[in-house]
Amino acid sequence: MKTEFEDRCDVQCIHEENVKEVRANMINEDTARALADIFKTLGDSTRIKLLFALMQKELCVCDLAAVSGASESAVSHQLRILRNQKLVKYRREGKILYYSLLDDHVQTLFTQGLEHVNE
Amino acid sequence: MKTEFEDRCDVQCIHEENVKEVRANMINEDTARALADIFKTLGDSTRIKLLFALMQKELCVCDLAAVSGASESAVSHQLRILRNQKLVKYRREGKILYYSLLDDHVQTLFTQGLEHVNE
DNA sequence: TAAATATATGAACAACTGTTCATATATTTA
DNA sequence: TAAATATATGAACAGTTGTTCATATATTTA
Repeated sequence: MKTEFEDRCDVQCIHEENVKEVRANMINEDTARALADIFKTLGDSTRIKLLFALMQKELCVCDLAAVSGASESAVSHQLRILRNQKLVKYRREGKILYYSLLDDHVQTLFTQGLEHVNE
Repeated sequence: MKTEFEDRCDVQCIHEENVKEVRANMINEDTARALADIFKTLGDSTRIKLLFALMQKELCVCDLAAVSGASESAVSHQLRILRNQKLVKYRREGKILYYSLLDDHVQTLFTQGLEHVNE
């Protein structure tokens, strides 16, 4: 039951100037997604704990499981996500993999995040 | 088929000193969850776009839908999440609600996040 | 006060996420 | 080289999330 005016914009509350202006400086789709992906990665309490622990010193998977309270398998899965997001790196020493933070962005983000939490 | 030593810790790779030390300075469960919740809130590209738009100026729901490309209903749902996390506030003017950022933590977090993205 | 407008909200549903369990891989040790 | 150890990975499953669609609410206008 299509009407003749189907394609007419039915929104009336738009402030055209504002929309035009904001649109011109809008974040692009890919950047928005990339930014969302980082935050998504930080948006899990297990991963928060792993990163927080690694802020103190490098740790092996076993140690990370012990301090975070998660199973070694769960930790391993989460470490892969952190690796993919370039948040952690590791070095091997025999059978043991020692994980550490890849850079200090995490620390800065945590500090800012905590500032919001404790507003 | 329970063994007599079932409760014995079967993990052998733990570095006790490290674990003890890191545990002593560990983030607590509630804080970890609260921190994860903020990041989780920032971990969606629609919400990223909404916040990014609001970094420029206050906007009504219609405008936010226009600049973000999401439906008004979707925007409204997302704004509720942002409100609950105390990231945005609004003022009413007649039928129209104007949303704006509640404080500047978002801007700082975005800047840091983007720095990581463009590492 | 009825209609129109701007926004909010609940239900439903598909897509995604985190954990567990079983198994695989890599390294060392016996 | 076989067994043990440390970690990784895939499948499965429950829980969560974001959107849509229908409907409700609040405000203004006729």
